[in-house]
Amino acid sequence: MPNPTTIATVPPAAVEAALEHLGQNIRTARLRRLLTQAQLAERVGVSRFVVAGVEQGKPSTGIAAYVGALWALGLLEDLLPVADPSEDAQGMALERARAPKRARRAQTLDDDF
Amino acid sequence: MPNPTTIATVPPAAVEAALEHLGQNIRTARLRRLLTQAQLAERVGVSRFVVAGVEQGKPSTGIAAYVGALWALGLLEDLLPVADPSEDAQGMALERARAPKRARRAQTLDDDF
DNA sequence: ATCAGATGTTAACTTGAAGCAACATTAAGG
DNA sequence: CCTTAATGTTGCTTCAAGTTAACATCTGAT
Repeated sequence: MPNPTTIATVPPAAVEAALEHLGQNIRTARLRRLLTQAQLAERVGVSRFVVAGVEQGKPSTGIAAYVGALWALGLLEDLLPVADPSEDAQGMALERARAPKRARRAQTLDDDF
Repeated sequence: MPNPTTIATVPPAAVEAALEHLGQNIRTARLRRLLTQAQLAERVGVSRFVVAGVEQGKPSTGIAAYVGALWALGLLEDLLPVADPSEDAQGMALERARAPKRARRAQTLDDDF
């Protein structure tokens, strides 16, 4: 992360809150299963410090640690509905027109700003 | 990531699949909104290469990039139910007994393996 | 078909994430 | 209470994530 002040260092408050929430949920799930951070870390394949970071919602931690924790806790399926196209009401409304592989705008119609 | 072969480099197949799925969903949401990778990257506050990595489900990319993308797409709320304690059936079953702040096992009762 | 723009790919460089170790603190069990 | 394990904290080292830039390729609109 060469450049300072990226999203990982100073994320929007909403993102920060969401990450803290997620970390807290993972912590709760771990404690319910009577696992220590070290034990969960071993299952995930990282050091216990990474698990600690996950539970604190550290933004710069790789997503694999988060998803790996969910996996080790048997909660991986919770991830499937995230950004699910069939649940994206706003997106489906926009889709009425097209489903492109690349985002390209018509040049003659960009008078909306 | 000092040590090679961590979860970020060779994640379990299930984790890898979940990340690819998530990345694809994010890509679909972006295209529906007619945003380029560069435009989304600008909103998120990262380079377009990070967004490309997110859409490919790159495990080693920081979670802030993923969550930031969801945020920029108006899909942040999708993250709230993930690992939600009230939906964690397995966890709730285990919880019948206690809700500790630390995971500590009884020493005299560890005869279960 | 053509062309412009979006995306993929590569390379070099910089910074911080993750590993490790030692210590402090906290909390659960006896 | 008192012990002991779990978690938090700090400092150091190493290596890769992210940045930038240039180029290749593909795609969609005209």
